[in-house]
Amino acid sequence: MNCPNCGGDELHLNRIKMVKENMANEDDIISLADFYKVMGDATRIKLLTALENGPLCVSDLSCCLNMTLSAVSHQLKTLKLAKLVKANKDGKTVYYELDDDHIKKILDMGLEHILEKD
Amino acid sequence: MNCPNCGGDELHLNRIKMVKENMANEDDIISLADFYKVMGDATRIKLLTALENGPLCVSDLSCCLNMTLSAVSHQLKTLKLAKLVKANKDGKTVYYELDDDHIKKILDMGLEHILEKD
DNA sequence: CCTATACTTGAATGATTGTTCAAGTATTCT
DNA sequence: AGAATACTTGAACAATCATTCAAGTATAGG
Repeated sequence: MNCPNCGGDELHLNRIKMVKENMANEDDIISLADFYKVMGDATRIKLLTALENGPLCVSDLSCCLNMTLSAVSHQLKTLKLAKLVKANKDGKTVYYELDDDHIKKILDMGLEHILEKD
Repeated sequence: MNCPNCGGDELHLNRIKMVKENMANEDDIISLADFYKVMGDATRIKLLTALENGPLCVSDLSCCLNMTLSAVSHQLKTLKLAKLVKANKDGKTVYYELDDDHIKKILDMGLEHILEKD
């Protein structure tokens, strides 16, 4: 029996079969891709790194990033939905902070990687 | 002197100043965002995880992922440009593999994160 | 040289996404 | 109750992106 795609032999087929069997399930792959997708925007990276030093309110974030309140609020919503940040309301003011230490770690590792390459 | 954005006091202004000064430079932020952007697609995650076990040719990848050769080739190009995979030509066949162990580590850490949340 | 194989590439298309703008809610203060 | 502050939200628009389709290379074998 040969590979219907490239005509490879039995050993070759076993390799393909192994890869297919070991592949993570579709839902996990989509979750993982969605997680990285949220990290894959310069504005959101800026927001996350700004929050590395502790909580900030929306106005301060928009001030730090030189962006409109609306744009910042939209992106914070995206980050919150993806559980990268969490919000804390105090009167009229909403303070955002990183959801957990994991996020900081992942940010730092990514930065290490891109500085190492190139 | 008060914050022009939200009218905060001196201490508050210092905090904003600190965040602005500690912010990574624009180029690094864009590189980091671009790196995550490349990871932020289910097809590319599948390709990367398929390659975790070792090199595979384009036909085999398209077979493993049930995708057209063209679609796979386009995404491999994206991955190669971002230095997540590298190619190795042997006759007519091109074998792709992960660029380095770092990629596998980042993939695994991301998966760990999304499995932990939810 | 000619055919077949194993890709690669460019244009086209439909879908997704980031920002803006204008309006909305929630909370505080007088 | 009315005005001001601190956001949030929905629609709209331009830009980006993943896949397909129809070509185009590059290499091997007869």
